[in-house]
Amino acid sequence: MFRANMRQANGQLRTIGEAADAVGVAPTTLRYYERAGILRCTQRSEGGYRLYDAEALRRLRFIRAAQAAGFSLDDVRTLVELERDDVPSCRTRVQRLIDRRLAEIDRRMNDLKNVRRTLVRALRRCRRSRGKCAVIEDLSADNLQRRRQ
Amino acid sequence: MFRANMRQANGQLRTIGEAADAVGVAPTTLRYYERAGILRCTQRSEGGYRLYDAEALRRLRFIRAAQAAGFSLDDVRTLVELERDDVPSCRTRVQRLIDRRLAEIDRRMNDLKNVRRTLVRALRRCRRSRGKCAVIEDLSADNLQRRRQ
DNA sequence: TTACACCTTGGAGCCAGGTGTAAGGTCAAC
DNA sequence: GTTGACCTTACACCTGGCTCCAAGGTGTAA
Repeated sequence: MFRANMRQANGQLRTIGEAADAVGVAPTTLRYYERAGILRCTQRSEGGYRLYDAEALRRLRFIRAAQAAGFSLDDVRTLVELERDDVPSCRTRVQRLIDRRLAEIDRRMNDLKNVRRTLVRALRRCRRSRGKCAVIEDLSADNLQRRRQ
Repeated sequence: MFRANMRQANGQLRTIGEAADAVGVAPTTLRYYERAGILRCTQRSEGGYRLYDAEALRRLRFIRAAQAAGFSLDDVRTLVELERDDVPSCRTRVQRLIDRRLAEIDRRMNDLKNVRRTLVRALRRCRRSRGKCAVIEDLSADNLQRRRQ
C-alpha cells in the first residue's frame, strides 16, 4: 500500500494526490482552492505535505457539486463558510444565493431557447435555399436576445 | 454636424466611434476585431483614421448577431469569410457550424434543467427545514451532471 | 542507500473577448 | 490658431478557474 505509514500514523489522512484522485480533480486544483481561501488541508505532515481527512473530502465534494450547480467560487466560499460555521442566518442567505442562481438559469434558458429558434429557422432556410446561402440575413435579423454568458 | 466634411468627402463613411455607436459596441472592440482578422475598415482617411461604409456596418451587425447566437469569434470569422467570398460550399459548411451550435445548446439546456431541479429541491428543503440548513447534503448528492460551461 | 513517485514553493501562463493606458496625431468649429 | 473631442499606435492588463514550470524536498520500497 502506497504511503501506508503516513496514513497509519495519522489515521484516515490522505495526501493531496490521493484526495484529488478520490474526488476526481487535479492536485493543483486543491492548492488553488487553498490559495483562494476555499478549502484548507486538515494538517501538514512533518515534511510539510498537505493532509486531508474525511471531512475535508466531504467539503471538497460539496465544492465541486456547488460549482456544478453553477455557483461561482465566490458563492461557493460563502456556502462553505455558512456550512462550516453553522451560521444561524444560513437559511436566508443560502436561499438568496439559490434564488439568484435560479433567476440566472431561467434567463439563460430563455436566451438559449431564442437562439435555438433562430438557428433552427436559419438551418431550415439554408436547406431549402437553392444557390445562395440564406443564413446571413436570418442571423442578421434583430430578433435575437442580447447574449448573456 | 460633426465630422461632416470627412463624411461628405467620402460618401457615407463613418469614423470608428460613429460606427461603434451605430451598432452599440465600443470603438476598442472594432480595433480588436480588426486585429483578430474579423472585420477590416473600408478605408483610411488621410490622417490615418479608420472609415467604415454601410456594408462594413452590416457586417459588424452580423458579427454581433452571430456572437449573440453563441458562435465563437473563430466561427464568426469563418461565417464572415463564407459570406464575403460567396463560397459555393457555403451551405454545407454553414450547416455544419449550425448543427454543432444546436447540439451544444441542447446539451447546455439539459444541464441547466438538471441543475435547476437540484436547486429547486434544495430550496424547498431549505424552506421546510427547522433549525439547521439542509441545503448542503442536497447539493452534495451525486445526482448532478458534470458542469459544462 | 538508492530509486523514484510524489510533494513543496513562487511565479508565470492559458483561454476568450475584450478593456485600459500613455504618448501623441487629426478634425471640425469657433 | 486654438480648443477639445476624437483618433492613432503599442502594449499591458482584466476576469475565472485553473495549469504549468523550475528547483528542490519527502516518503516508501527494494
